[in-house]
Amino acid sequence: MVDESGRHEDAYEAVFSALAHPARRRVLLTIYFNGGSMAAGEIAAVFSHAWQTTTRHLQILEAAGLLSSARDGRMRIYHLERKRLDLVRDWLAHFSITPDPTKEAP
Amino acid sequence: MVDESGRHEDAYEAVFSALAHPARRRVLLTIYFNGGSMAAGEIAAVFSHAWQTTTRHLQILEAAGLLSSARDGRMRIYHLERKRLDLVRDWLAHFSITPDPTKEAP
DNA sequence: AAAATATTCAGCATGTACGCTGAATATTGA
DNA sequence: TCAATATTCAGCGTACATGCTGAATATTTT
Repeated sequence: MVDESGRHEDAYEAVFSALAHPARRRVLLTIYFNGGSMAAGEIAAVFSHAWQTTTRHLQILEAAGLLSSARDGRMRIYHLERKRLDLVRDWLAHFSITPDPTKEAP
Repeated sequence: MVDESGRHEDAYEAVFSALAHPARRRVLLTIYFNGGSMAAGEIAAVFSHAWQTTTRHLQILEAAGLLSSARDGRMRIYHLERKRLDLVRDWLAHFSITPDPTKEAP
């Protein structure tokens, strides 16, 4: 997928960038410990930010695939996409692959 | 472990922010697959950026604790701090803790 | 000491992130 | 339909990130 600027934004970049902000990490934990789903307003109530600011964080998390959402009446319910966090695990797993022994440090 | 500013919480932010940039993730992988250590110049040679730009990335990674460095003659050797990546694993582990069942989704 | 090598520092331009506020949209209930 | 509720959109200012170039520093070699 290519963003507006034409830059090739891969999934890793979207996910790691989304996780770089403390408020967004907290959003994910908040939803998780609430059972996996929460209305936007409930989430926003947790933060001292203006709710519009939290809206923006939710959009970034959804764009990264870490949340999905659905309207429910006049509320929007955000749902944690736990599987997406596996991307991070996958990246970390690279550091368990044995490096090329010909380049091993002496 | 406590970072230089004395705030433990910021370690997550430093690490996740450092990992948010593709070049910095690639630096870590490059060093890892080179045996865990590499001179700044060798690392810079991998990228099309100006080397001063890579220097900055190396500083950010070191500030996050993901790299350490030591002078060796006229070179600076950067060493991957694999243990620091455990911070990421630790954060992910939160999502394996069973949430409070009283708040379980119906 | 001078030159070559390896790396970092300083400063600049540009773009984006993140907070805010005010207005707009969508849905529900009286 | 009007008012209330829930959320999003649009625009703004500030700050920081990231690329660049040119100069500075430190070390080794000649």
